[in-house]
Amino acid sequence: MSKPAVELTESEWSVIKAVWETESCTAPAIQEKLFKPTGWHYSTVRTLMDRMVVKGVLKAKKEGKLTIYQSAVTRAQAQHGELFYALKHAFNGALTPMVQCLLESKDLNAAELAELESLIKAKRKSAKK
Amino acid sequence: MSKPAVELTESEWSVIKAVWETESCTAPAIQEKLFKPTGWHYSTVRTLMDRMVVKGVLKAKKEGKLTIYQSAVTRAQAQHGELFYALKHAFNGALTPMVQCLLESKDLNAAELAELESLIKAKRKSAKK
DNA sequence: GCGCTAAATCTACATTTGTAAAGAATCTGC
DNA sequence: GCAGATTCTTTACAAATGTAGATTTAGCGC
Repeated sequence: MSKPAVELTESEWSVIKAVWETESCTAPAIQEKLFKPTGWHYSTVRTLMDRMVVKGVLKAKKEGKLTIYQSAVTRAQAQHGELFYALKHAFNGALTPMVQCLLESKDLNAAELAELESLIKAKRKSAKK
Repeated sequence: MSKPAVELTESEWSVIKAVWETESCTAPAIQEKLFKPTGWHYSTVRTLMDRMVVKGVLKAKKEGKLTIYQSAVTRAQAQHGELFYALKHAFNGALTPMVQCLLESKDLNAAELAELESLIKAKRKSAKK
């Protein structure tokens, strides 16, 4: 049952993020949104989106002449896919080294560290039984 | 100065992990190592490795008729590349949501949670000037 | 020196990804 | 009903990736 892990390319990430923000949108709308950061033309965006429909990460329905797109995966699903891809390939599934890598590379301030700690505390509480 | 982030494909991950484990090795050695899990033939592995040399993630030197390969990036560098790719694309660089995703998806037991906590504690200590 | 074998080189080809132009269809306001 | 604007459709093409067969070469043991 576990839906087949979501895997997105860099370009697809750009597109799906724009879709999530607009949700139920047309390709021209997404193109316009992405033009500033990417410079992509309509056909580029459209091609990406249609391929994403085939992959099952977007849904499309026809409404008259317009094609309306929606995301078919949630942000959480996509995030999970990306993160667990890294966890699996780079860290062989081991959490501790991954967190270590995070702590070493990002220069976190006390407040951020405290926040992480409290996330874990909360989790312990809820896990407890 | 920041060396251009290391980015590896899934196949390349397989190869470089094998190289790290053998370090200073020939393509046939890597092929043999990978044959069990992947079924890849010599030319496949060889092609991958040569492309990785071009990309700068492996180094090759000729020794008589043999080509000896070595990694050109450390495991830590590659891990960092993969993890920060995910952090950047899936989480827009925000650490907290990433850690939340981790905590929610992996079913961690108390010991594991405690370990994460102590990692953070250690970090706080060392960060504290 | 010759054949065997391990390794290397060269070439190839399908698929996926990134990017888009050109042309066709449709709506919209006059 | 037509011009212009908008959107869609079709087609294309280069680079990257995944995979490997065929051929050549070099070294090793006799």
